[in-house]
Order: sequence, then structure tokens, then C-alpha cells
Amino acid sequence: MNNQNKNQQEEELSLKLFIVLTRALESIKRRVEEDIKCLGLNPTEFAVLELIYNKGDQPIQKIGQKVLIASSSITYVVDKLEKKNLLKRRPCPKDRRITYATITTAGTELMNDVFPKHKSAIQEICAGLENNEKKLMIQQLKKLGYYAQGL
Amino acid sequence: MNNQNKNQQEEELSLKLFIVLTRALESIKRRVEEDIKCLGLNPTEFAVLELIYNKGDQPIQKIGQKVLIASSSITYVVDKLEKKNLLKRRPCPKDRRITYATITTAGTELMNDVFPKHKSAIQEICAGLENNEKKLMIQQLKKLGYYAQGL
DNA sequence: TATAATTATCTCGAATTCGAGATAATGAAG
DNA sequence: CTTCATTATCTCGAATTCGAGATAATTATA
Repeated sequence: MNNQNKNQQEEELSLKLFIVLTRALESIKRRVEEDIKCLGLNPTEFAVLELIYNKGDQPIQKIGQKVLIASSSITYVVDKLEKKNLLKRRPCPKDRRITYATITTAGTELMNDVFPKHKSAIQEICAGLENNEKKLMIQQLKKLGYYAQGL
Repeated sequence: MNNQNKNQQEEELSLKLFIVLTRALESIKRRVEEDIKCLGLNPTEFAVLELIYNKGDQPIQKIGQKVLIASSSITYVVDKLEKKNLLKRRPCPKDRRITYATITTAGTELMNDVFPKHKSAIQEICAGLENNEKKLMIQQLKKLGYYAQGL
């Protein structure tokens, strides 16, 4: 096989990887979404609430960094969660530019009930692989992701 | 280690897999999007055009199945590509419910120019892994994805 | 101190996607 | 042939996300 053909095959392989990656995550996401939907939350709202539940109060700006959405979107999501009484805004006394998002009692109670179930749902959704296969995939995905990120 | 702790660890592993998978694909998608943006196309438009370019004319309904978007979204995307003169609608003579999306000369010329570059861009983006690592990951992702899909 | 640059949040309009339902054509069953 | 179910496309309104830019507070610099 000459170099050109070899290169073409490699390109096909990468393209296939990209497609399979996209499809696999789509399937998983769909299941996770189903798991969350009954709470009246979408994945973004859940992610924000989970962040505050697990990591404590967060400046609104930090939320966007960790959940990877734009600042204008964060405002929107926090608004929604605030309307649902699951979190509230609390101004920072030391820096008046900053607003913290703080989980409410209702939010904590909801997550106490729901988060364990959520984890076990993801466990079931990902049961197509053995534990050691998952560990390897995590490692490889990190390699792949960090490389792409660093470009 | 007792059974409960073991189970907790497994759940953490699945959760981590889900997060790493999401992040890796985000990084890759961002790069791919950059590659396409200069054409004035978003990823969905590109996917639809690519489908018709590589697989020939498609009933509009089939496009939605393959690119995984809702029928109402397909109408919107095809409208946009038609306005850009990259494809056009052609009624099916045998079944008057069906409309084919057909690539135009301009669309073909664009893809002739761009598609090879696109593949090589993805090759570069995915260069964090060796070929045999990619092959393994494809295989494992399929296992994971099919399982989740079948739930 | 005054000025400039940076940071955090928000507003607004646009783009994209979806779901529900409308319309029209086809196929199946009696 | 009529009626009913199915299929393909489209319309419409709502939800979500983004980017550009506004506002206000803070920090750095001359």
C-alpha cells in the first residue's frame, strides 16, 4: 500500500471515530435526559444545580466556566432555577460585581432525593462496558480531548 | 471493600466516563466547527450537504433520520441551503408526498473543494491517538452506544 | 488621584432546534 | 369504492443558546 492510500485510510478512520463518538454520546445523552426530564429540569439546569449542590455556592461567572456555557446563557438558566425556587442569588459583600448562586433548602432536598438515583441511572446507561474498559476509555478520551483542545 | 463501596466506585466511574466523553467531544466539535465556519455553514448544514454529496439525492425525510434532527428542523435547514443555492428541492414524480433534496452544481463544486480539506482537518484534530487506539475506541464506543440505545 | 484596562453580570436580538398539529398523498381493509 | 391508518412535509410557537454590547465595580498604571 502506498503512502497516499495509507493516509486516506487514516483519514477515514478519524472521520469514523468522530461519527461514532458523536452517535454514542447522542444515545447516552438521550437516556440521561429522560432520567432528568421528570424533575422538570433540562440537562443544563440539572448541571448547574448539581454543581452548586456538590461544590457549594458559586459566583455566576464560575458556573459558566464549569458547565461550559456563555455568560448570557447562565443568566437565563439561573433565572429559571430561581423561579423554580431551587436556588437564589446572593450578592458578594466583598466584591459588588459578583453574585453568588446559592442552593435553597428545596434545591438541596430535591438533590438529596434525586442525585443518587441519577448516578445509578448513568451506571445502568453505561453498563455496555466493563469497569476496566471504562477506565481505559476515560484515559484515551482524555488524551484525545486534551490534544484537540490544545490545537 | 464491601459491596456498597464497590458499587459506589463503579457509579463514580460511569459518571466520570459520561463527563469525559462529553468534554472530549466538545473539544473536538469546537475545532470541527471552526473548520466549517469559514464556508458560511454550520455543522448541521454541512452534515446535510455532505450526506447528499456522498450519498446522492435524498428524500427530505431520510435526511432527518440520518443526521438525527426533527422533521421541522430539516425543513429549516434545507430552506437555508436552498437559499444559498447549494441544493434544491425536486418533487418525486412517483409519490407526490415526497420531495428530494438535490445538490446543485455550486454545491458539488464547493464540496469537491472542501470535503478533502475537511477530512484532513478531522485527521489532525484526532491525532491525539494512534491508529490502533482509534480502532479500539471505535469498537468500544459502538458497544457503549448500542447498549445505551437499546435500553 | 485620574485614567485605563479588566472583570462580572445582564440585556437584547438572532439562530437553531424541537414538538404539536395541519395538510396532503398514499396504502390497506372491508 | 369508501374509510382509516400511515407517511412526508410543512407551519407555528416555544425553548435554548449564543454573541455583541451595556453597565457597573474593581484593579492596575501613569
